[in-house]
Amino acid sequence: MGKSQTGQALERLREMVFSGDLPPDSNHYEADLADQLGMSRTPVREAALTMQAQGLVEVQPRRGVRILPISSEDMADIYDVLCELESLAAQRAAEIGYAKEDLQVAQDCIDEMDAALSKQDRNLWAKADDRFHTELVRLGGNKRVVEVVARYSDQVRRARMMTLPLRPLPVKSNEDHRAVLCAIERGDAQQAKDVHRAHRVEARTLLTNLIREFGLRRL
Amino acid sequence: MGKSQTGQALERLREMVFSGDLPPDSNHYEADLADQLGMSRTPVREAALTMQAQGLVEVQPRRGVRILPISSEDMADIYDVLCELESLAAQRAAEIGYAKEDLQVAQDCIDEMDAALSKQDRNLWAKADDRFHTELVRLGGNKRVVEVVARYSDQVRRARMMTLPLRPLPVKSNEDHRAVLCAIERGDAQQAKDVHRAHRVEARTLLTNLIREFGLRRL
DNA sequence: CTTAACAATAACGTATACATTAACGTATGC
DNA sequence: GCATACGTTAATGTATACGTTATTGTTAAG
Repeated sequence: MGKSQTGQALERLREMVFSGDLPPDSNHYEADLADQLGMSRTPVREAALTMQAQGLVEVQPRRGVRILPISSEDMADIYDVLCELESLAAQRAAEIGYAKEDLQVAQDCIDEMDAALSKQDRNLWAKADDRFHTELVRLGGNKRVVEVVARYSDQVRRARMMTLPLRPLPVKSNEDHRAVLCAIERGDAQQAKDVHRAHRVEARTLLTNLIREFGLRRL
Repeated sequence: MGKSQTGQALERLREMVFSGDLPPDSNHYEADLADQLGMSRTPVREAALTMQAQGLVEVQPRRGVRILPISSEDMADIYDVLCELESLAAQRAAEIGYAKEDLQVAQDCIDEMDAALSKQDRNLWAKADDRFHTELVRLGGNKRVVEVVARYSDQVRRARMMTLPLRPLPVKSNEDHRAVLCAIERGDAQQAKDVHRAHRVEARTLLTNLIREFGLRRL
């Protein structure tokens, strides 16, 4: 998919949505996007329809492609889902009983997050955090859970990036990550589940409050 | 979307997938499908790409549109997700504290299921059961949960229909439904969640075993 | 008989042309 | 001045044409 025009359109449009280059709640005509991407309308349209199915945009007649904004309600809904499914993944990962070397990728992510924290580099931290959660879910072994988490992580990606400078340094977050991974390593499924759920509930509260407090619109 | 060619293609192709008219693991050229539907390749292709994003088919160069089959592992994965999210919905519905009249639709579904059972009409029961679960999830008030449940219900729809005649009459199922609705009406969130989770775990076990026992392929 | 190269085929990916249709502005009637 | 009807316009929805490319079958060499 990476080499076809449609694949490239998808990749670049997604990037433009995540970066805020195409701002939330803005509309864009297919022809304009096609010009920007240097291709015809067809691959742009196909990419837009795919992104519509992914819940990132809305394609409406004569209004172009609308970038869907994320409200605090959306954020709450999405984190509810992430909370349930990620904590299930953590539980399952512990039940599977991975060897220490199987958890190396996750461990590396945590180390990177530590390094990012000491440099106070929030962006770097966010990337490693994202990778950690993706890896954790992968370890859970349920492909649909992986799908859903990826999908909704995409939907909140832009909003997370934009609120990143407003957050306190996520020190507590890293302790949680270590605790979850430790529980998985010990095979303590209940603990892994509980700790990760609490971790996600906190993220949910933090983010929804942040949006409300700052009266953020157009996320 | 219902009036455009693309919308019709989507509607009809989905129906053809659910009914088994396009059998699981079969491949279909875009041009052939376009002929069958009496339209050009463009709307068919757009519909196929949308369905690919929904996880119903796979679009591959020179192999046409492949109808994705459901294995027992897929079934287990999907029911894990449904289990978590539907039981969350039941919990939330109970917390919201609906008045009796707000639960009328769900109650009607249960009544229909009872009627279907007494007539031993499995198909009628299945339809009402589907509506009940959809309504339950709607009552939970989380739009993303509604989305995910709808999506995965679609993915297992064909497999459920094909295994329907192999199942015992779902008498126990109806007791569960009544118990969940009763708990929601009383506002007993914990009970609603627990009962519904157990209900879904049973469905998961039943269906995955059924597939394995009968050695069903190509679902 | 097996295998590799090559040519024919056919399905797709993409561009483009055209029909459709909703939105907007203008003009006309009251 | 206001509302309505109509024509213009522009963006989409759809069809179609065509270049690209993987696959298949054939042929020839080993």
